[in-house]
Amino acid sequence: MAVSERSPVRVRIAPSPTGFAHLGTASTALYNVLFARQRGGTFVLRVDDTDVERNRPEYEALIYESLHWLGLDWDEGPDKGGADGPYRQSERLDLYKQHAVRLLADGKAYKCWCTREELEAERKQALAEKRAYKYSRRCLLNPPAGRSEFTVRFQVPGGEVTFNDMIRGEMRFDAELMGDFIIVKSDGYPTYQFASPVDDAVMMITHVIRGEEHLSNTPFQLLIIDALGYPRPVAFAHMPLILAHDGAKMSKRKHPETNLALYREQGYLPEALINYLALLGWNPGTSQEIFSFDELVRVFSFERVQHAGARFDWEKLNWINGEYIRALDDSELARRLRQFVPELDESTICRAVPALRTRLPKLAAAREYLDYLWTEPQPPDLNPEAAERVRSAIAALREAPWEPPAIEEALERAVEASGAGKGKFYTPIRDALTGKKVSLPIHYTLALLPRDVALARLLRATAER
RNA sequence: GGCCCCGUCGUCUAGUGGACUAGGACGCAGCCCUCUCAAGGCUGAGAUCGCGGGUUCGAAUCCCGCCGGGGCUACCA
Repeated sequence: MAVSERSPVRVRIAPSPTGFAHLGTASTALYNVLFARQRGGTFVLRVDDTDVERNRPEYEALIYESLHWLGLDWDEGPDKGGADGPYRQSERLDLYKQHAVRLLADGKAYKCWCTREELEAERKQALAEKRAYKYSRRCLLNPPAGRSEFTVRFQVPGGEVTFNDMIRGEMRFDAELMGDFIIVKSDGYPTYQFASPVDDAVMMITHVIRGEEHLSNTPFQLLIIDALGYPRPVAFAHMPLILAHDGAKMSKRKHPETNLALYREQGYLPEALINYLALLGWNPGTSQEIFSFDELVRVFSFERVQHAGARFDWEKLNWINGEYIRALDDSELARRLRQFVPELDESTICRAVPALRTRLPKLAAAREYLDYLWTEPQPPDLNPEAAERVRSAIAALREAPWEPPAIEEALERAVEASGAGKGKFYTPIRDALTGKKVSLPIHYTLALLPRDVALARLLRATAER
């Protein structure tokens, strides 16, 4: 029996705090939030921290931080509370224990005293005989005596497990092929395959939206829910995986783009990342590419979610991010730029913004355009003609009002008088000011520097050496 | 090995039997604009629709086989 279609939608994400906040977590969170907002439902954040070895509280904080940065907020969670708390699995151990005891009493689970070595041997043997491995049920049929350390295994009843996936339709799995799996580890902690379905059932989760790596875990979890007599979630949705650029699964070690903190540090706008993530795995069916969060809530649907994994592409992200940056107004762009150029005062940033806007695929790129403001470049080696042009620029600049338009006018008069082209005229100036081949337009490059500093750099470049 | 998911330009994708000389976007190339770099405008290259068989008057679209990629197969989640 399924939870009624009319019951309020409840969805959840269940990240594990075992490392930095992951891109996949953001992606899954996004689709959950979209669906919840669309249906007026509740979005739950549950922390799946049953891996005692790898969990760290600071990683949990990182998850909150990253999701908040992205503007994704939850309705219930460890930090917010809610009627179905606690929301940390490590604080729900009694609950899992009760359920395990119930399954044991009902004869739907049994204790297993096999050692890891014995199990490993079973697996190896199956492999050698080219047989699909399935636990032998030794401890159910003929348990060894005199052992104290045990796990609890679920006795798979066999048959067939079917469920509805909102993306892939009716899914069908043969439970005869599934071995009896461990639901309680020897340290007393539940396994993911047990804690997750128990919580989903008890928290009355109606739609389980998660990554495709969980597709084949679903029948295991459904078997648990059925055995416990709980209603099943109405539906599942298994989102296509985000692949690395080389087509492999993203790994934390090999692929820095898995780390959410990176996007913030590099100056990707959260709304741009959200937009990109939405498009990676879903398609609106129109040519629209830029979506606000509210638009996404309106048009998102699981019917248009891709079935195949999508490769992560920095170029496309950069483009989308650039679109968002260009759409920002002056004061907002200046505000967001602040933390990326702490060397500069407010007014300098504000004056740079109009020239910066079309040049930034990400906010951190502003540093390359502006670092000459706090770093003195090497004086260039100018040929006599270039030095002469710089001298005439100095003369023209002495009485010009120190603003981009006035500077541009003064310079253009000097260019005309010199008979040279703008290129020949401006290049040595740019070089003297920044030491680079690329900069903001020359009048901005000058105006952002205090006049005396700018003139000093130009003067120095004309000096005989 | 077993089970499951998937396979259209380099990448993300549109496409659900005829309107497909396979469309769009990113990227790439050229031109225009231009002091450099961007942005913007225009133009262009780029996909025998993984392969092989069917079905059909007609297939990227339906069926079968194969190949390739991914996931699960843990006392990780």
